[in-house]
Amino acid sequence: MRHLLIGELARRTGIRPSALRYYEEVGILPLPARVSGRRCYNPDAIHRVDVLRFAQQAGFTLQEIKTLFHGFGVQTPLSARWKSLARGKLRELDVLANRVQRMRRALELGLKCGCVRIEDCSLSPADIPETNGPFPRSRRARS
Amino acid sequence: MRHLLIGELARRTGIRPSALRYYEEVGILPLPARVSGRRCYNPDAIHRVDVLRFAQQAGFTLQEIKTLFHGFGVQTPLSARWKSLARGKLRELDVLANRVQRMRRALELGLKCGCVRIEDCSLSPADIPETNGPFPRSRRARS
DNA sequence: GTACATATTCAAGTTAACTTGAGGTCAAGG
DNA sequence: CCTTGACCTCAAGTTAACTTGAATATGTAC
Repeated sequence: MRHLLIGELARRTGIRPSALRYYEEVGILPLPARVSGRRCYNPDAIHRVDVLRFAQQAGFTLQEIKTLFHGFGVQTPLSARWKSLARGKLRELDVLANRVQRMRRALELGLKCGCVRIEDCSLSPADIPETNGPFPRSRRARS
Repeated sequence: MRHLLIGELARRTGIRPSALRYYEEVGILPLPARVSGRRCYNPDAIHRVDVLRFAQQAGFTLQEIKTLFHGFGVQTPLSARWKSLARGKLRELDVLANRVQRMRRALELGLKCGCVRIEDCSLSPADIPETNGPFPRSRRARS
């Protein structure tokens, strides 16, 4: 199997053609060869898309992934770029995990304590985490 | 300090007036008293907004928060409806916590990968976590 | 009384990450 | 030759959670 058409790449990666075209449009995937107008992908493309999705699932935005793929200047190895971004993401994940725990406690408390109005809610301002910057958005899993 | 104008509430909570009006518009915050057209908030409003933001930081959508808040206000203390919702949210939080753990593992795995070019990346598709529903969305931190 | 900050409403714009739809091309199969 | 299916482009739509802007009103300070 020498080349893949977009449909084949979509099947192999689980990513819809429209999304693949979109990744190309925003400059994350390189322009593939064309044969009579159709995109003709090298098999490497599968791996590239896999890595892209991996990063996305780990909470990176497409902009971050773009930076990861070809930002930071040419000579910096991918691993260095990845590490810098990944460490930041790990910190963000810790913040999120913390929020989740706090919310759990609050909900459990709410189930127990029986406050009837929100004003009586036992959450104290001290329980409320600071706004610690953005968290990645992602679409629903494909239908 | 008896009442707060919207700007004061904004200052106290860190939430911009436009967002506060929005919350009111979608029915999360109750309509405050008006004095010559201006919103005149009870100091309780600060706590209400704090709780709202707390829930939001933990990954609740505004729609869910609306339901939760109205659950708090229902005549019957801790209505069955509220309990059911809260338990559902607890389960969702568990799922989210789980996902965060998987993302952590994925990131740590990625940190170990020493690839220089994407083509050399040793990440395999098996390392890629499954898509298990949406990731919590939140707006960028206010400018 | 005039300037100024702050308030009001309403409509339209923003962002991310795509999807959907209209309208058209192209090679292969019957 | 005609249909079918996969492909193409480009524009517009989707969703959540707001923001921004325009036009207008109001209370306070000087």
